Amino acid sequence: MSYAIEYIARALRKAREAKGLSQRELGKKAGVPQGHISKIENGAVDLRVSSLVALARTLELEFALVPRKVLPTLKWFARGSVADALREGVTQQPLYSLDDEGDD
Amino acid sequence: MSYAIEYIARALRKAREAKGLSQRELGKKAGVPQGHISKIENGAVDLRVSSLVALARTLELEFALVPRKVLPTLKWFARGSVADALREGVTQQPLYSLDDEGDD
DNA sequence: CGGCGTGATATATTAAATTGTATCAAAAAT
DNA sequence: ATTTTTGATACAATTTAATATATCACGCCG
Repeated sequence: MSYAIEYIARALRKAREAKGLSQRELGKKAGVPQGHISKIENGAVDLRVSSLVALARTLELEFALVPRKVLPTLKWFARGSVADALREGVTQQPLYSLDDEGDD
Repeated sequence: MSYAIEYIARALRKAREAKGLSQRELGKKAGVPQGHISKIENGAVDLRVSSLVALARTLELEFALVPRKVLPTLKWFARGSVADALREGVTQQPLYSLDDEGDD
Protein backbone atom coordinates (compact mmCIF):
# COMPACT_ATOMS: atom_id res chain seq x y z
CA MET A 1 0.00 0.00 0.00
CA SER A 2 1.04 3.54 -0.59
CA TYR A 3 3.51 4.74 1.94
CA ALA A 4 0.96 7.31 2.88
CA ILE A 5 -1.50 4.74 4.10
CA GLU A 6 1.21 2.72 5.76
CA TYR A 7 2.41 5.74 7.50
CA ILE A 8 -0.92 6.91 8.71
CA ALA A 9 -1.49 3.43 10.02
CA ARG A 10 1.67 3.50 12.06
CA ALA A 11 1.13 7.01 13.29
CA LEU A 12 -2.38 6.37 14.48
CA ARG A 13 -1.60 3.12 16.20
CA LYS A 14 1.35 4.61 17.89
CA ALA A 15 -0.60 7.60 19.09
CA ARG A 16 -3.39 5.41 20.34
CA GLU A 17 -1.08 3.16 22.28
CA ALA A 18 0.73 6.14 23.65
CA LYS A 19 -2.55 7.24 25.10
CA GLY A 20 -3.19 3.80 26.48
CA LEU A 21 -6.45 3.41 24.62
CA SER A 22 -7.91 0.24 23.22
CA GLN A 23 -9.37 0.27 19.74
CA ARG A 24 -12.79 0.06 21.28
CA GLU A 25 -12.21 3.00 23.55
CA LEU A 26 -10.82 5.12 20.76
CA GLY A 27 -13.62 4.00 18.53
CA LYS A 28 -16.21 5.12 20.99
CA LYS A 29 -14.62 8.50 21.43
CA ALA A 30 -14.03 9.09 17.76
CA GLY A 31 -17.19 7.50 16.52
CA VAL A 32 -15.46 4.87 14.48
CA PRO A 33 -16.20 1.16 14.87
CA GLN A 34 -13.45 -0.99 16.29
CA GLY A 35 -13.33 -3.21 13.28
CA HIS A 36 -12.63 -0.29 11.07
CA ILE A 37 -9.91 1.04 13.27
CA SER A 38 -8.27 -2.33 13.09
CA LYS A 39 -8.30 -2.19 9.32
CA ILE A 40 -6.95 1.32 9.31
CA GLU A 41 -4.12 0.51 11.67
CA ASN A 42 -3.20 -2.38 9.44
CA GLY A 43 -3.12 -0.21 6.36
CA ALA A 44 -5.90 -2.26 4.88
CA VAL A 45 -7.99 0.67 3.75
CA ASP A 46 -7.64 3.86 1.82
CA LEU A 47 -9.51 5.81 4.41
CA ARG A 48 -11.33 9.05 3.89
CA VAL A 49 -10.13 12.30 5.23
CA SER A 50 -13.04 12.52 7.62
CA SER A 51 -12.11 9.21 9.20
CA LEU A 52 -8.51 10.24 9.50
CA VAL A 53 -9.46 13.52 11.06
CA ALA A 54 -11.88 11.95 13.49
CA LEU A 55 -9.20 9.64 14.80
CA ALA A 56 -6.42 12.19 14.68
CA ARG A 57 -8.43 14.73 16.58
CA THR A 58 -9.25 12.26 19.29
CA LEU A 59 -5.60 11.40 19.54
CA GLU A 60 -4.65 15.05 19.71
CA LEU A 61 -2.90 15.01 16.42
CA GLU A 62 -3.21 17.68 13.82
CA PHE A 63 -3.24 17.29 10.16
CA ALA A 64 -0.96 19.39 8.02
CA LEU A 65 0.05 19.95 4.44
CA VAL A 66 3.51 21.36 4.36
CA PRO A 67 5.50 22.44 1.35
CA ARG A 68 8.25 19.99 0.64
CA LYS A 69 10.64 22.90 0.90
CA VAL A 70 10.18 23.36 4.60
CA LEU A 71 10.60 19.71 5.45
CA PRO A 72 14.30 20.02 6.21
CA THR A 73 13.52 22.80 8.62
CA LEU A 74 10.78 20.75 10.16
CA LYS A 75 13.15 17.88 10.64
CA TRP A 76 15.62 20.13 12.26
CA PHE A 77 13.42 21.99 14.65
CA ALA A 78 11.56 18.88 15.55
CA ARG A 79 14.51 16.66 16.17
CA GLY A 80 14.01 14.71 19.32
CA SER A 81 10.30 15.04 18.93
CA VAL A 82 10.05 13.85 15.43
CA ALA A 83 8.71 10.49 14.42
CA ASP A 84 10.14 7.45 12.79
CA ALA A 85 9.33 8.37 9.24
CA LEU A 86 11.72 11.22 9.30
CA ARG A 87 14.43 9.02 10.61
CA GLU A 88 13.98 6.43 7.96
CA GLY A 89 15.12 8.83 5.30
CA VAL A 90 11.86 8.59 3.49
CA THR A 91 12.79 11.68 1.57
CA GLN A 92 10.94 10.63 -1.50
CA GLN A 93 7.68 9.50 -0.09
CA PRO A 94 5.16 11.88 1.37
CA LEU A 95 3.44 11.64 4.66
CA TYR A 96 5.27 12.36 7.78
CA SER A 97 4.18 12.20 11.32
CA LEU A 98 5.78 14.19 14.03
CA ASP A 99 4.98 13.00 17.47
CA ASP A 100 6.46 13.83 20.76
CA GLU A 101 7.93 10.70 22.15
CA GLY A 102 11.49 10.59 21.12
CA ASP A 103 11.24 6.85 21.29
CA ASP A 104 14.75 5.90 20.41
CA MET B 1 -18.27 20.44 5.58
CA SER B 2 -15.73 19.64 8.20
CA TYR B 3 -13.07 22.25 8.47
CA ALA B 4 -10.65 19.58 7.48
CA ILE B 5 -12.18 19.20 4.06
CA GLU B 6 -12.59 22.91 3.67
CA TYR B 7 -9.04 23.42 4.54
CA ILE B 8 -7.65 20.82 2.25
CA ALA B 9 -9.73 22.35 -0.49
CA ARG B 10 -8.21 25.75 0.04
CA ALA B 11 -4.70 24.44 0.42
CA LEU B 12 -4.82 22.41 -2.76
CA ARG B 13 -6.35 25.12 -4.86
CA LYS B 14 -3.89 27.62 -3.60
CA ALA B 15 -0.94 25.36 -4.27
CA ARG B 16 -2.20 24.59 -7.74
CA GLU B 17 -2.68 28.22 -8.64
CA ALA B 18 0.69 29.05 -7.19
CA LYS B 19 2.14 26.62 -9.66
CA GLY B 20 0.13 28.13 -12.44
CA LEU B 21 -1.55 24.87 -13.31
CA SER B 22 -5.05 24.40 -14.63
CA GLN B 23 -7.21 21.70 -13.12
CA ARG B 24 -6.77 19.73 -16.31
CA GLU B 25 -3.02 19.98 -16.22
CA LEU B 26 -2.84 18.99 -12.59
CA GLY B 27 -5.29 16.24 -13.24
CA LYS B 28 -3.17 14.80 -15.97
CA LYS B 29 -0.06 14.88 -13.85
CA ALA B 30 -1.69 13.48 -10.77
CA GLY B 31 -3.97 11.07 -12.53
CA VAL B 32 -7.15 12.63 -11.28
CA PRO B 33 -9.94 13.76 -13.59
CA GLN B 34 -10.59 17.47 -13.81
CA GLY B 35 -14.14 17.11 -12.65
CA HIS B 36 -13.04 15.48 -9.49
CA ILE B 37 -10.43 18.08 -8.75
CA SER B 38 -13.11 20.69 -9.09
CA LYS B 39 -15.22 18.91 -6.53
CA ILE B 40 -12.30 18.54 -4.20
CA GLU B 41 -11.32 22.18 -4.44
CA ASN B 42 -14.87 23.12 -3.66
CA GLY B 43 -14.97 20.93 -0.59
CA ALA B 44 -17.70 18.90 -2.17
CA VAL B 45 -16.18 15.54 -1.37
CA ASP B 46 -14.74 13.68 1.56
CA LEU B 47 -11.78 12.54 -0.45
CA ARG B 48 -9.68 9.51 0.27
CA VAL B 49 -6.15 9.71 1.47
CA SER B 50 -4.82 8.33 -1.79
CA SER B 51 -6.44 11.16 -3.72
CA LEU B 52 -5.14 13.72 -1.34
CA VAL B 53 -1.67 12.32 -1.56
CA ALA B 54 -1.72 12.09 -5.33
CA LEU B 55 -2.57 15.75 -5.62
CA ALA B 56 -0.35 16.89 -2.79
CA ARG B 57 2.62 15.07 -4.17
CA THR B 58 2.16 16.64 -7.57
CA LEU B 59 1.94 20.02 -5.93
CA GLU B 60 5.06 19.35 -3.92
CA LEU B 61 3.23 19.32 -0.66
CA GLU B 62 3.82 16.82 2.07
CA PHE B 63 1.34 15.37 4.38
CA ALA B 64 1.94 15.38 8.10
CA LEU B 65 0.37 14.41 11.38
CA VAL B 66 1.75 16.57 14.10
CA PRO B 67 0.99 16.39 17.78
CA ARG B 68 -1.15 19.30 18.85
CA LYS B 69 1.51 20.09 21.38
CA VAL B 70 4.08 21.17 18.85
CA LEU B 71 1.72 23.40 16.93
CA PRO B 72 2.71 26.54 18.79
CA THR B 73 6.32 25.84 17.96
CA LEU B 74 5.39 25.18 14.38
CA LYS B 75 3.59 28.46 14.20
CA TRP B 76 6.56 30.22 15.58
CA PHE B 77 9.30 28.74 13.49
CA ALA B 78 7.21 28.87 10.38
CA ARG B 79 6.02 32.41 10.68
CA GLY B 80 6.33 34.13 7.38
CA SER B 81 6.02 30.86 5.62
CA VAL B 82 2.96 29.63 7.33
CA ALA B 83 -0.46 29.47 5.76
CA ASP B 84 -3.71 31.14 6.39
CA ALA B 85 -5.18 28.58 8.67
CA LEU B 86 -2.64 29.29 11.32
CA ARG B 87 -3.32 32.96 11.09
CA GLU B 88 -7.02 32.60 11.41
CA GLY B 89 -6.68 31.37 14.92
CA VAL B 90 -8.27 28.09 14.09
CA THR B 91 -6.90 26.72 17.28
CA GLN B 92 -9.77 24.39 17.83
CA GLN B 93 -10.11 22.84 14.46
CA PRO B 94 -7.56 20.45 13.07
CA LEU B 95 -5.91 20.58 9.72
CA TYR B 96 -3.31 23.11 9.00
CA SER B 97 -1.44 23.83 5.89
CA LEU B 98 1.89 25.49 5.86
CA ASP B 99 2.90 26.88 2.57
CA ASP B 100 5.57 29.24 1.56
CA GLU B 101 4.00 32.25 0.15
CA GLY B 102 3.53 34.77 2.86
CA ASP B 103 0.57 36.00 0.97
CA ASP B 104 -0.45 38.95 3.03
C1' DC C 1 -17.91 37.56 -34.00
C1' DG C 2 -16.14 32.86 -33.32
C1' DG C 3 -12.88 29.74 -31.26
C1' DC C 4 -10.33 28.30 -27.07
C1' DG C 5 -9.18 27.25 -22.33
C1' DT C 6 -11.00 27.36 -17.75
C1' DG C 7 -13.75 25.70 -13.92
C1' DA C 8 -18.30 24.03 -12.51
C1' DT C 9 -21.56 20.56 -13.04
C1' DA C 10 -24.42 16.36 -14.49
C1' DT C 11 -25.25 11.57 -15.26
C1' DA C 12 -24.33 6.82 -15.11
C1' DT C 13 -21.30 3.25 -13.66
C1' DT C 14 -17.88 1.09 -10.90
C1' DA C 15 -15.18 0.43 -6.97
C1' DA C 16 -14.46 0.67 -2.36
C1' DA C 17 -15.00 2.68 2.27
C1' DT C 18 -17.95 2.57 6.23
C1' DT C 19 -21.18 0.56 9.34
C1' DG C 20 -23.36 -2.96 12.22
C1' DT C 21 -23.00 -7.22 14.08
C1' DA C 22 -20.68 -11.02 15.39
C1' DT C 23 -17.07 -14.32 16.08
C1' DC C 24 -12.48 -15.96 17.48
C1' DA C 25 -7.77 -16.61 19.18
C1' DA C 26 -4.45 -14.74 22.08
C1' DA C 27 -3.15 -12.04 25.86
C1' DA C 28 -4.10 -10.17 30.38
C1' DA C 29 -6.18 -10.20 34.62
C1' DT C 30 -8.53 -12.16 38.75
C1' DA D 1 -8.11 -22.47 35.13
C1' DT D 2 -11.62 -19.31 34.05
C1' DT D 3 -13.10 -14.90 32.88
C1' DT D 4 -12.30 -10.60 30.52
C1' DT D 5 -10.20 -7.74 27.29
C1' DT D 6 -8.16 -6.95 23.05
C1' DG D 7 -7.26 -6.93 18.15
C1' DA D 8 -8.16 -9.31 13.82
C1' DT D 9 -11.65 -10.83 10.67
C1' DA D 10 -15.95 -11.83 8.24
C1' DC D 11 -20.31 -10.86 6.12
C1' DA D 12 -24.10 -8.29 4.34
C1' DA D 13 -25.88 -3.79 3.59
C1' DT D 14 -25.32 0.99 2.73
C1' DT D 15 -23.11 4.91 1.34
C1' DT D 16 -20.14 7.54 -1.26
C1' DA D 17 -15.90 8.48 -3.62
C1' DA D 18 -13.91 7.96 -8.14
C1' DT D 19 -14.10 7.53 -13.14
C1' DA D 20 -15.51 8.46 -17.81
C1' DT D 21 -17.80 11.47 -20.57
C1' DA D 22 -19.97 15.42 -21.77
C1' DT D 23 -21.95 19.83 -21.43
C1' DC D 24 -22.18 24.75 -20.19
C1' DA D 25 -21.21 29.58 -19.02
C1' DC D 26 -17.60 32.71 -18.81
C1' DG D 27 -13.59 35.21 -19.91
C1' DC D 28 -10.05 35.95 -23.22
C1' DC D 29 -7.84 36.44 -27.49
C1' DG D 30 -7.32 36.58 -32.47
